[in-house]
Amino acid sequence: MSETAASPEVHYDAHAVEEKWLPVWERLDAFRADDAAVLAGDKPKFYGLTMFPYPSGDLHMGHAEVMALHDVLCRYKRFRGFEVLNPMGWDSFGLPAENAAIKNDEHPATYTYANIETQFSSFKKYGLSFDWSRRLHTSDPEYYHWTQWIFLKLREQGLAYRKNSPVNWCPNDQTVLANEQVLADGTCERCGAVVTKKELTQWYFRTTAYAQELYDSLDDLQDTWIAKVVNAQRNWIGRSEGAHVSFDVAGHEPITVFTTRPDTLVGATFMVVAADAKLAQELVTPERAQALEDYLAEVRKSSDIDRLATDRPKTGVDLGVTATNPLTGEEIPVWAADYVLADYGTGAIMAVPAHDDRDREFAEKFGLPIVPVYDDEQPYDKAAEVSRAIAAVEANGHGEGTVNFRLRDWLLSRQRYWGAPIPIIHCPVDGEVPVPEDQLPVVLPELRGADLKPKGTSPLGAAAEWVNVSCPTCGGPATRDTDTMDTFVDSSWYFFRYLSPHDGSQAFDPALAKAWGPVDFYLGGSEHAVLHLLYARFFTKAMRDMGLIDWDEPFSAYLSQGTVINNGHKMSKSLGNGVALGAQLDEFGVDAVRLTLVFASPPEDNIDWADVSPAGSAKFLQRAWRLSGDVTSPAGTDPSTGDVALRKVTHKTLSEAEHLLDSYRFNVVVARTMELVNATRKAIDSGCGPEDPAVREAAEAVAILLSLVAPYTAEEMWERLGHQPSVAQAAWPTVDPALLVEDAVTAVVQIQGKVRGRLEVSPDISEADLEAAALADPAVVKAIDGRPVRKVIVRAPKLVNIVV
RNA sequence: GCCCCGGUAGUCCAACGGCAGAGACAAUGUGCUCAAACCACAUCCAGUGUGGGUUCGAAUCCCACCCGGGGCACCA
Repeated sequence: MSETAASPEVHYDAHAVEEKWLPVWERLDAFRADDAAVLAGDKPKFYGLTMFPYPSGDLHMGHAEVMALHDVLCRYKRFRGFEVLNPMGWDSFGLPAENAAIKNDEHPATYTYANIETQFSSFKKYGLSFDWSRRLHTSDPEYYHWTQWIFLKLREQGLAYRKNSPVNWCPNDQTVLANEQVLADGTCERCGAVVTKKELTQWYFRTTAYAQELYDSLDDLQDTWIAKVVNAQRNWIGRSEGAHVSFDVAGHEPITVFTTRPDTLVGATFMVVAADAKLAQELVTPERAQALEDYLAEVRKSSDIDRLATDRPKTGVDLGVTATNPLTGEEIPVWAADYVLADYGTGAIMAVPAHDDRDREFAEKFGLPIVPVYDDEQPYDKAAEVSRAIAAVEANGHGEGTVNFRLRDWLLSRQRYWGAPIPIIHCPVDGEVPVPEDQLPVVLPELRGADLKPKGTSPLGAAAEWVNVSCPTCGGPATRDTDTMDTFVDSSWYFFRYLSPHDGSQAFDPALAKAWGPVDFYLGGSEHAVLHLLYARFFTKAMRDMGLIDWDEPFSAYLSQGTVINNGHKMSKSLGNGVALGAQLDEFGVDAVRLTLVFASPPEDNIDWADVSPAGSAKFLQRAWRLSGDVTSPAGTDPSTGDVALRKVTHKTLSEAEHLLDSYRFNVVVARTMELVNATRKAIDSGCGPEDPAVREAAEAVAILLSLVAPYTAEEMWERLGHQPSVAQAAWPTVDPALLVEDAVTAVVQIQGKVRGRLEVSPDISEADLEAAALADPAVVKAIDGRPVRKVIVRAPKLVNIVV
């Protein structure tokens, strides 16, 4: 567009304007959050948070979208008198840096911090209202010091522990994964490799201790979190009510099962235990042991992918033992099968083939009895029967009502280098010994390139000098834990660290946490719907119970923005359909790109770059900017004598904008601003003329509204309107309620709900007057056509509906 | 299979239960131009996925179904 060498009256140069204002903003430092004001309670606080980026290369379209949207709200809240905390940092531990380091024979920090600097300068140019004084990087020892400290605190509470268990193993990344990091199709969420199982001793966070509360408090978030995320969390936690029922077995401990249908207990004609559970081995008779072993071998051959197919034929093997149905007293056979999962419930079920499709299929295949408990055709009060059944098993000591969760504990160990070391020392005498707090942080040893190659055990193990230490308790030879923490640990508490990011003596200042917390608005990607958000919620609840904070949930409101796609497809290197942010910024300027992203759709919807027009956005910004050059009245002109029609548009626009911003409908705010620009243009060219005070008022309102989305253009307008920078520090215009009242409104006259006439009436017309006017209207009289009027509904001053 | 969210002009999207259209993209036309682009102005375009129901009145509320997106899933 630079080739259009138009006169300065008609165009401004977006890039020149960017160069012009950046240093001015730098100097004004207008976005620093004032702790003192919030601690003193002088101003209401607003803690706005955007998910911080992983430093892989430069910023991309997705970052541009989320940051632009979030900036609208933060800037608006500042205008409305809130003390705003809007921090940014980097989630800078993680695999891409490590893989790059291996490839280029360097240290992961080299890649990481170079990318951070690149992204930092892009952020600056993008004109966001961040408080950069709070910038943090999770890979800094000053940060992971406190990640380690929190780990130790959680361990003290029994919320971090080590156990041996079959775990998810990614053969590509050569590390274990949490349940949340394995996709529904059994692949690694990071690299796409098929995840396998491995038996390992690993560290876990006891997320299950909070399963009930994590589930219950979703009710409180229902209205302020985007619905799909609440739904995803509910499903992930997977609460189900039912009962534990125990079945006696001769010569063995009773088998306990979990069931949601205790009412069907009398129809339980056999039991099934997970073939790969220890229980199967314990129960099997010597005669059947070989059969079980053969079956197990068969099961292990089939991959996890196969096991996910729900339409596979049922397989299983009789274990040769029987158990006693606690209600009927009947002896029923116990089988092992792979359709029962070892790690859900108790790893064993009571099979009720009459009322469960899977059990029926199994019974039909192996000729087991099928005994109906009730008739499907007849009415059946399930809830009452469930309660009765629970009472019955409780009475005879064979069970109790219980709640079961799908949620597992969070596996946090990782066999990789670029993460926070687990601050534990293993001593042959004293066992697990926490690193004393005054010796934190446990800093990563210097490793680079080939030393980091994944080999199935932690790279840290190769740093002999680092690993071998004396036991803090007995002083004898001991070794450090060589695993690092899942990077999701780092991001589970970063919003606390922003409160006092430079505090060397504590993770965060509790007084500031009380003053600023919780986060009032959180914006991020829906890919974190379960992972990050669930973990952060868990950390928050655990920290509350340790007395560190006094709130229950970290994020009062949560919204996830859509994805920027191209031509109906996700942007990707392999499809070659990526839209480079840098190129768009070069071509259209920062403001036009930001405006395009905000205007395209509601924040949570996807944006197809093929559907939007950054050129159109640039055009609009030029039109808006031109208004500021046309205003001829001096700054400070009293608008009250201005053209009333235009004043009404201005005040109505502002009033609606406030309402829309409060409900995150940023795209509509832009549309309303466009309307105001159009109305002002018309007023200048063919209305009250450029010298009218209402024109100045309108142009200033445009500048202020625009500053939420297009800060450079708005700043330029503000200056041309004769004001000192920065428009971000201007006062939000006060809406005059008198100007929101219409002089005359159009009342619609409907007959049978169909519009048949219109009347210009006063807004405070009485219902009786309006009805009379409607019935007297010639068009209405004609439409009624002499039919008797049965009923008249009047909604003054807008509508009359006549029923004939 | 269970659970969430959505379906309005060619496209993206607006519309406290009350005139279906705010804003934009695209298209078309006119002006500007030698011409095109740019720019300016104007025009065009749907009866709201389908079928019922509630109501004086439904895009909006309720029920069923269809389609699209998402979550969970041999979860007992």
